[in-house]
Amino acid sequence: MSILKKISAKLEVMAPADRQIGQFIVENPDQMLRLSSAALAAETGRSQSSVVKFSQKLGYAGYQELKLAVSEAKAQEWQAPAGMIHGTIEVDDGYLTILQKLLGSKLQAMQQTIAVNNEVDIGRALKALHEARRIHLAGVGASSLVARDFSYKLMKLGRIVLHDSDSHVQMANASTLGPDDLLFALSYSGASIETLRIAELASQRDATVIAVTGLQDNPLTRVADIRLYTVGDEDRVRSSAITARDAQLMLTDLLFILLVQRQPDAHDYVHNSEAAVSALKAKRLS
Amino acid sequence: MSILKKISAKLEVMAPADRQIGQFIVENPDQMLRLSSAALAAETGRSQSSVVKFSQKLGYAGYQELKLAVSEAKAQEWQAPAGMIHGTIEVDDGYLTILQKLLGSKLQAMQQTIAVNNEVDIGRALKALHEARRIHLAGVGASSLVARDFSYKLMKLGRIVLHDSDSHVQMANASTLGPDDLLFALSYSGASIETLRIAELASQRDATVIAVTGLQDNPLTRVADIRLYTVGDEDRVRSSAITARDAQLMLTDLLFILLVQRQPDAHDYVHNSEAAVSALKAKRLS
DNA sequence: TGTTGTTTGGAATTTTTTATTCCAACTGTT
DNA sequence: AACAGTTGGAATAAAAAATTCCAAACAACA
Repeated sequence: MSILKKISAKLEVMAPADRQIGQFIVENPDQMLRLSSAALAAETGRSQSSVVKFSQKLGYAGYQELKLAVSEAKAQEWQAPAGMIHGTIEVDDGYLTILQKLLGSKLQAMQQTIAVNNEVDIGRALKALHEARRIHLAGVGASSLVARDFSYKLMKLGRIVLHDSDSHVQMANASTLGPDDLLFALSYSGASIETLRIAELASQRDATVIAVTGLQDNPLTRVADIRLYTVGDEDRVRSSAITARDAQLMLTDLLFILLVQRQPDAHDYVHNSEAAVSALKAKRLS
Repeated sequence: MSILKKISAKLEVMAPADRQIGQFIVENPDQMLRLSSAALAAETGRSQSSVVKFSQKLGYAGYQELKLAVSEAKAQEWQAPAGMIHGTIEVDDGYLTILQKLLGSKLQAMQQTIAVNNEVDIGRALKALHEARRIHLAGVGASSLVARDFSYKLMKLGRIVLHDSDSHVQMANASTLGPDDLLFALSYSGASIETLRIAELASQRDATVIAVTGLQDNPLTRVADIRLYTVGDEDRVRSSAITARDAQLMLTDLLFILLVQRQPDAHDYVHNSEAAVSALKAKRLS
């Protein structure tokens, strides 16, 4: 436990002088780090020796050591935001609590998504993406945005990629798929009827189908050749599918990075792509 | 830049004594934190005064301040855990290393984005989003996807929102903005000419302008009434702007959640919206 | 090769900060 | 009231940090 929390917890059972000093430190740890023991004493209206004794009662050799501990605790606090409060965001949560919960939920979604996909399946997906003649991305709603993001990245690698936000167009495109082609279907529920139909069509036409869905049993996985999973918040109404999207992005980003790795000339492609966009900006600005 | 890196960089152009002291600090920052100036002098075979002077040459008031800076730097470093693991992904990294680096980069981008935006500015943005008659979202390329994601969410809250991925359409729409309207402009570089022009137009027409850009000085912030910042990886070619996008999403997600909080009937809106989509699915499936 | 100005870095000193000691005041107990 | 045990500040000792001062090393130049 962080020293700041430890102090907070003990605050009530402390003697008046210690409580006052402790309270100041808990409330203004940043300031405390810049104060000498005498200055801190003045700030709290106590004596310098009391400050030193306070430090020693907490188990440190002296004030300096306490400072070091506080500094470390402040760092730590950021790192694993306060117990990484996951849990639903409530109406009366303060700003900081919301921040922590949001970050915690996102992190958890990403970590769990990593955890549920084993390296073997990722590898198979990678191989399929790498060898496909043409890659078609399917997804509606929020999943469509992830699909588009992924398509931009794949294009940067020089791959032939297709995605349209209109599911009818997606369907029309899917009808042109062949055995050497790949359908990458994204749906958190795995039950979006448009995406499902497109996947079925692609499967009939012998294209390889990769499905990225949530863990629950769903029709889309049954059509797929390769199954990848995303883990998001259950309470999708409240979180408004934020974590589901983050999980999907985590997975597609991971696939992209791994693809870059196994494609020797990837860096050139990406670089050229960025350069082209930059050139566009420069030209227009002049 | 972290003080440790700053020292490393200057190491060659330093005088012998300073170099020796600097080197020790860079190599053993942990140990240095527990050493007094005299002890550090002994450790490096130099004089105590040289240690103090070294600190001052770096711009600190004295050794104590340098210590504090080093402690902070170490904290920062540790935030992207131990070599974490942030750092560029290399060609010969293993699967696990890549996972860690990717997750680390994402986490860091989100944390830093939280850190650079103070609650006051967020509050102002929130108020503007809350009171605006109409909200227009501007952004091209990857930022357009974030804008669209945000627009979907705002729509769920019953707000009047406009976004089109075509920048010409965005411009046309912006020309209809008035004093009660809001332009929310996203651009990581802050220099995308299309987004900039749209923001200028909106500003001329007296609409409130919120700019979400990277930290570097850029033209877009100069047009904006409210400035929010995102922190992403510097090496955008390699990471392919993954973290920049994550940072933008972190910010928009946060704004969304906070909006939900201050809008009493938000939950109903969101619920109805989700229900409508579900109904659509169910009907089609039957 | 001397002269001069500058930089470097340590010894000595002063100042500040930290840690310890000691004692008075208070608290609760018998 | 007497006692033991806390509590907390004043005074002091010890340690650490910062400044001053000066000598050696170095560089530029006549």
